[in-house]
Amino acid sequence: MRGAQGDLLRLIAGGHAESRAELARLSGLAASSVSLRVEELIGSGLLVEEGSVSSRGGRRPRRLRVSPTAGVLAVADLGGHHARLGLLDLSGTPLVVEERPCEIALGPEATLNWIAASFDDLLATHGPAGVPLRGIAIGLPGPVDPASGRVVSPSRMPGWNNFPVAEHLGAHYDLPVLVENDANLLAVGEARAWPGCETVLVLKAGSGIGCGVIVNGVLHRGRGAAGDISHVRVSSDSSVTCSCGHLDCLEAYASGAALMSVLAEQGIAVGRPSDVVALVDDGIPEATALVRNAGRLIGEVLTVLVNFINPDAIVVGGSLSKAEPLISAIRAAVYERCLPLATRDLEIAVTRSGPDAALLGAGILLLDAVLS
Amino acid sequence: MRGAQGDLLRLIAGGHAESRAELARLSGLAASSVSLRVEELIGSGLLVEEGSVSSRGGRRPRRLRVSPTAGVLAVADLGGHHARLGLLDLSGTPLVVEERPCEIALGPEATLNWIAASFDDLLATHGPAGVPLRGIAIGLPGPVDPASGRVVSPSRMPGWNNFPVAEHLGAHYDLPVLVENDANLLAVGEARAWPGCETVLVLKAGSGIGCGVIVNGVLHRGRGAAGDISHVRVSSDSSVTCSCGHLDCLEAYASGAALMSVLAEQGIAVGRPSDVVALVDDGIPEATALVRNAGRLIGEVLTVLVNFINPDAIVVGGSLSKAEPLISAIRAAVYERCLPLATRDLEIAVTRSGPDAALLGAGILLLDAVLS
DNA sequence: CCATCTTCTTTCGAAATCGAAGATAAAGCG
DNA sequence: CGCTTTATCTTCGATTTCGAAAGAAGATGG
Repeated sequence: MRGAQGDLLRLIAGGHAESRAELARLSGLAASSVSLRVEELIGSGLLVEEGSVSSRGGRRPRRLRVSPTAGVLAVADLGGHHARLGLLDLSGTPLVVEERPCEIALGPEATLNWIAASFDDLLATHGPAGVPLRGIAIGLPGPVDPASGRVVSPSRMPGWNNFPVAEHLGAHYDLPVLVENDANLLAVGEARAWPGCETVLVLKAGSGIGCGVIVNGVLHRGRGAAGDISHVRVSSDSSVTCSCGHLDCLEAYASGAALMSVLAEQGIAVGRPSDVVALVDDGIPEATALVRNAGRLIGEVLTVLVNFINPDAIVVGGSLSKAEPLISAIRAAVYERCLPLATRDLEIAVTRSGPDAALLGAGILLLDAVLS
Repeated sequence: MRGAQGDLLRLIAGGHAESRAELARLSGLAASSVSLRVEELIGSGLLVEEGSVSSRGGRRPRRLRVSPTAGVLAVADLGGHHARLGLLDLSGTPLVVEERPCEIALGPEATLNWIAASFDDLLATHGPAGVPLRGIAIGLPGPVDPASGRVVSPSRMPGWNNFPVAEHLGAHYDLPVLVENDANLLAVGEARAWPGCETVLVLKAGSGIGCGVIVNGVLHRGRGAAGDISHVRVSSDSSVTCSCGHLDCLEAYASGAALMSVLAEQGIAVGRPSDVVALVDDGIPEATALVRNAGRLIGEVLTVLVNFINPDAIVVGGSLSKAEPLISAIRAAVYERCLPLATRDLEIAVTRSGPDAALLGAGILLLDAVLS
């Protein structure tokens, strides 16, 4: 999908525009050119006209949508012990989403082959007949080199280091394959739910701590590890050695895994980070204190970043985000310590876009790859 | 200067391109279109052809430059007790640069009127005859709201809070006026000297601590305070209250002002941050220890930012940057603590572009305003 | 219900841009 | 030195894009 046509399709698919007039405003093209290109896109079956948008005082715009028969995207978000898999249409709307158990520690080949099989399964059962698969995207809980599509020195993915994930999947499908860090996908998906916010930090507080960074509306990847805050040193009375070899990393105190291990030491057995949230909801004081302390530590780290990057919003996602004391403690730390100029219009809130945000983000990024 | 012509002129003036072929590559326009536009720009006196660039194996490109008679830019960089003032041609090349004493504490009106008078003076003595003044840019040692051109809650500029700087200067000249934080100007100027580095942190270590952030080649302003690291809390045995009211801010330990006041307590009187550097060069152990400690503290803060934003380079400028122990201590802290992925190709170095970097940065930003 | 306003969309000649092919100029090499 | 290679720059017809104006469709308001 070359040039101007691809741009227009992206604007529609991405939800930024839904009429010719909006396309003209957003793309910078003349209205007449937009009309021409849209006719062609409709002619080639990629766009459809479907009803109309409500009027803004004049003639009602005709609603444009990506054709449901134009293609599907297969997306997955891998965690340590489970995976969310989904099919999206080219507008990023989920056709089906499933969560299945999946041990990432089984290594890249087994995991990726299982994913490919699961995609085939989903396509067979839920894929609309005759609609072609157009791309694959996968989110992984570790740093990904965006250029090569390889995982680079992940701390919680044994056997994956330097494995050519994109290449391996590309052998299954002759299609665009996108491999990205899970927090980055979450950030892209979540940012869509915060219109007007150009610079956003999206925290993923699950069994690990991840963070995706949107600067001026685009995902900032850096060298593949941008947004990593899990190994920032925090001040603490005691002293813990992190899996990375350094002392007192944030992750060693405030990640879901760290909370669970402290609770286990106190004789409270929990299996997953969401169990910690349940304990907090049940008013178990040990859990609440732990979570609040985690929030404080995270908040102190965010303090530095807020002064530094001046985000418009900090969005907290991941399974721990449902624990109210976590957010309050983060808010308290940031608002107490940051510059007034930086916090004046800063929103700190939990995820708006639900459990599928990362899959939606995968769709958004993948669409760019598919339509280029 | 509208549309495509402005883009081409910017590419030449900004030093990104110096031949038609390069313009075609960078602008995305067809070579033929570039030729046409360049002819027009030469015709209107804004560009000149001047010799040729060395060959890359084929026909030698003809070097294009911005005409020296197209206009001049007046730029200034204000410190606490002095100002650097300069005139640049539209390509950003300095025609004259002077440093003059100037007390910023005299307040905005007096200071700005003095600046305007100084510009008039420079123009009269060094401005080429018949070449029009095209724009004004000023760097100030405090946060600037980019939208309004006002200073916002500056900690070291008494009387300036919320003063409409751009507006006040605009009354003197009916020209584009640009007001920006001094560290941001330094960052823009310095980034030009680091080709290939898309994301750069530029630290200004003088009597205060400032930091400009270039993300993907563009200055990141945030809400006007982006890059502020001076009020990050550092871990310390003792406890110092910063002028901002919080405890243990980086600025209270590692800024030139802080170092000077500690030295004064030890009976070593110094007047300016560069005197501290002189003491270090003379091997005075108290000064060296202080500077090394400052570097360590700064480095620990940078640690967080390096993991977070994955810069390609950290450039240290400001008068303290000439103290070798400062850089070594910063390097040690960052390389010791950051993720290998983030430090693998990270350069940490002192400024390459000399004392006029901020003025050059002012020229670069101002050019965009003038040519749009 | 009709005139008027607003907004969206299309029409059509004018202008800008492209791209392929050719002209120009220099480097590399036998 | 002359041939080949490489890169820059120009010419010119084909294509795309623009912009103003008109047409279409609904909102607004007497």
